[in-house]
Amino acid sequence: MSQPSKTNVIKLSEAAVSCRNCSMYGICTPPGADANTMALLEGAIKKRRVVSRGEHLFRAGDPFTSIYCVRSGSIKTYVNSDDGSEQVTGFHLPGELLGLAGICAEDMPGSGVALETSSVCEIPYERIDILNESLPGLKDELIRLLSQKVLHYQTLTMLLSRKSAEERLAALLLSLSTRFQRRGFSSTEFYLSMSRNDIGNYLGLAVETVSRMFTRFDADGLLTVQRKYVKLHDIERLKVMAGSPRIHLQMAQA
Amino acid sequence: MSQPSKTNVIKLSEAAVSCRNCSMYGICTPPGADANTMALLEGAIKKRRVVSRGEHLFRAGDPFTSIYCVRSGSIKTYVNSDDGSEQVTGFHLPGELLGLAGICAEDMPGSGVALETSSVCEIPYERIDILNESLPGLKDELIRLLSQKVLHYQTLTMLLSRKSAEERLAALLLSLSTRFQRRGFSSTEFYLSMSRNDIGNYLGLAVETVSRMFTRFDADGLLTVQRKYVKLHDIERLKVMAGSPRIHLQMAQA
DNA sequence: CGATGTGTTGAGTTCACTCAAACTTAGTGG
DNA sequence: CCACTAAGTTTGAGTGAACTCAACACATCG
Repeated sequence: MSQPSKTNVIKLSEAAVSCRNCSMYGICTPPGADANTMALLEGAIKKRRVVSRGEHLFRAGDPFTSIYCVRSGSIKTYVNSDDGSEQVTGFHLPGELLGLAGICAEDMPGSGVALETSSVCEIPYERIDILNESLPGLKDELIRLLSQKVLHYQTLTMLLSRKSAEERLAALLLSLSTRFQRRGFSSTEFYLSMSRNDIGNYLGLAVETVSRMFTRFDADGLLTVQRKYVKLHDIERLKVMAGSPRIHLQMAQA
Repeated sequence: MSQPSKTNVIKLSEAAVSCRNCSMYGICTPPGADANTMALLEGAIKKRRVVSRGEHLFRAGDPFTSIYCVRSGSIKTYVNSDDGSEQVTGFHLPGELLGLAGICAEDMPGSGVALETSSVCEIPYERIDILNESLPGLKDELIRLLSQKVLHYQTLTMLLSRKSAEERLAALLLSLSTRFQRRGFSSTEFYLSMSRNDIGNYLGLAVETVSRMFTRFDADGLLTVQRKYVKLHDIERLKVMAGSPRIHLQMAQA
């Protein structure tokens, strides 16, 4: 709301721009946050890290130390079952949190890998306690975000167990669209940073099925697709296909 | 650990028995909790409520006020999509929490209904804040439990998108078995309080498929089933069928 | 310019679904 | 106590959506 203060102008304004649309916004910039608070957060919470395409941010079995928030790029998280197969648990866009499932465990239960060159904030979990002193409401916000994740996965569960391939892909595209829009990107035109394989894995579909669905959507005039590039022509019809509005809403809470 | 104190002996000892194996154990009975603390919790956190079979504990759209913990019986939670169909999101046994997905919203996103006559603790969410003062660590515990839920649903996601009907049912039976055992019930012999319909809905299978799987498991000597009654004969083989041990572990965190 | 990874298309199969009917149990009231 | 009903469960038969296997197309890149 207020202008950044005298000191550290550049740094703070940078933070304001990049944090405005972040999941942690309520935490990083609580209503009435003064420059002091901002500086505290800038200095204490955040440790930026850049990971390039294919590089792991963390791996299953690593000791749990931090949670992460995407600044730019995109991160795929997955858990692997003992038989070697993996299950994609999410695609994380700028402003979204990941690594929360690790809180309850000693070690990270899943892995996070960059789908493209990405920048993330690493937030050492032990600092949450300390920061909560100076920023009461921090833990409450974390609780709220976790609750949102629970709701998100409950919705995903419905998508996977009740919906057809068509409905699942439509729902994913809408989810991405909404999330891009929220962060200030185009809601109708974007590049998919994940492969068809990842999409199929996430949605519980074979790669071939995903590909066929894209082809069909294109043929039906719903969208134009050229490999990674997607342009949505008829969001309304996509919504009808995906079914209940409630699902969009909740799937968009990533 | 210690004996209940002079005052309120009966009440406290009751609490000790029923809370020992509860999800909230770490909260209700923090290490070193004295009688004072116990009394505080007994009086402040808990409001018991009895719901009979088919009765709703809360409904989607109700204002969010409390989270709940099952004392006895079992509660089914579900979300309903706009088209009227419902998706079962969980079966909650004694000692397990429900209603956590509501924290992030104004209103309850889903409903909770008793599968049999059940007793639950209702915990007004606003009291968490107050209680956290006298019981630091309360919010941390809540965060841990929420994280566990996230992990649980990620695992359920894998079950739904990658596994066959056989694997899904095996995993559910093992989950129930583990959870019954943890609370002091038999791990090999129990009554299913939920209908085949509920099971099918939860696992993303048609009722008929669930029924056929039970019949097949019985024929294969894995278990004996007579409607609601189930006796597991070969847990080891069930585990093999359900696949990775990691899945059991995480599915058992309800 | 092959080589390799990723995506698309085609053909045939299969697992779980739907539809349909019989059966069992629990509850109701004559 | 015994129909009678309603709800839940089981079994059977046939169908279909998505899967697997296989070949081909198209980028990207050393």
